[in-house]
Amino acid sequence: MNSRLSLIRANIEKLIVLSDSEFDTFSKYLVLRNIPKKHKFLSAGEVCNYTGFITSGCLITYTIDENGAEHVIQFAVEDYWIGDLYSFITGSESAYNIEATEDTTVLIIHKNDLEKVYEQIPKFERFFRILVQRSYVALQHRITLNQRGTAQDKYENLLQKIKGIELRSTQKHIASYIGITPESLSRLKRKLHNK
Amino acid sequence: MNSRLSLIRANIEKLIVLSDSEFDTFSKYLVLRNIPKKHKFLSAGEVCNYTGFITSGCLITYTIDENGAEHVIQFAVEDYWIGDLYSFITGSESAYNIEATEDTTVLIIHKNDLEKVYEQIPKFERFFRILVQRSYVALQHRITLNQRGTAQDKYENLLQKIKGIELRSTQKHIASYIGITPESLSRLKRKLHNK
DNA sequence: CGTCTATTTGAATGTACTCAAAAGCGGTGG
DNA sequence: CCACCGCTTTTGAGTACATTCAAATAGACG
Repeated sequence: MNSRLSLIRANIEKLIVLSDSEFDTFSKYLVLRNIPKKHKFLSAGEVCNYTGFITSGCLITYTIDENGAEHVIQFAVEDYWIGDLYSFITGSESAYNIEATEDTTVLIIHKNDLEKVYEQIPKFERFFRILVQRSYVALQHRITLNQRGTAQDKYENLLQKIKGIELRSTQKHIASYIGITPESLSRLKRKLHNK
Repeated sequence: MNSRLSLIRANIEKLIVLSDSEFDTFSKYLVLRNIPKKHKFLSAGEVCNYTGFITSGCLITYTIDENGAEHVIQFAVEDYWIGDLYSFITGSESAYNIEATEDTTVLIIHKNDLEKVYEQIPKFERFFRILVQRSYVALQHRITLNQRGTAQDKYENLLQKIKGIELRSTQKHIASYIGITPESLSRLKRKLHNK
């Protein structure tokens, strides 16, 4: 547990400075949750009343469309924050599933508890505000990339962002994320390998 | 001016309820700005210290990539809020240009003044928070659509979202928005017309 | 070991791209 | 007001990239 706490503390201290006692106050609200491979952290239809910080493992966020096809929206590994922001903020049911692609451990904090943290340590407001902005900007960048980049661009971009993700998730999920079929990704990989 | 004010009031009152005096307090901070066709509301490199509400006209948000190519991120017409949220919140230089595709009028409110509004009428915090969330969710939806939808899907989706946009913007911009070449869009339109 | 799923490979098809050229349209200056 | 210029849109031809459908192979898991 100690190494998990130092991981999350280091993550937070990239943006705000914390005293030991402030961090203790915060960390008392954290709950450890294990998600075995192929199990869900969040299911579509549930309300996401918590935010999570991944201390180990890998999660994918995906939706299922009207034809039953999965669309992977995001990959997240250790040192990432995870959840459905919209559901979290509005209290509405989530449209997303968040599922482990390998055994994963997450530190979660419930919405009520986060409110208490805000009251006790206002600079956490700043931390989470910046977190939200960053996800917004990340989305904007992704839209720009998706607009004109080739499948190869998107694949290389993903590998660069999350090193080793090819080994931690299935090809099917990665193909879905970059918006091509698994067959095309298979061919793309062969092409890259032959260079 | 009166019709502009009733437009913005109606827009705000979709989310929060305002008394006349509250609305007056708010509206005193609004500044009217005219943007002639092809002129910019915001240029890349500037800090976006204001948020705007379009009362008439049409604006596009776009970036210019390292090869000099334009990428249209968003269309906005009357009754839309516009700006670069990231630049607005962080005070950093914007990466985006926002330009009028026809003569446009915008009511803007400066960041400082918005802070004053928050102090005087706290429920405006709620209004702008929801606005931000909605743009976030809109982006997520667009990513999902872009992932697997064909160019035709994306085109029809845009037309449905902003009726008549084909007549108010160039084909080049629309093609850029949906991520295809102007030539391809020309062919797509012919195909749709022949049905 | 057997079953189920993921991945690879092939062949034919489709969609969008590039490059090139013609036609259309809008704004400017004479 | 018209002629011209520049930019947008259309159209054509050939090409590249990704898709679909089908089948074979490889891997994971009980």
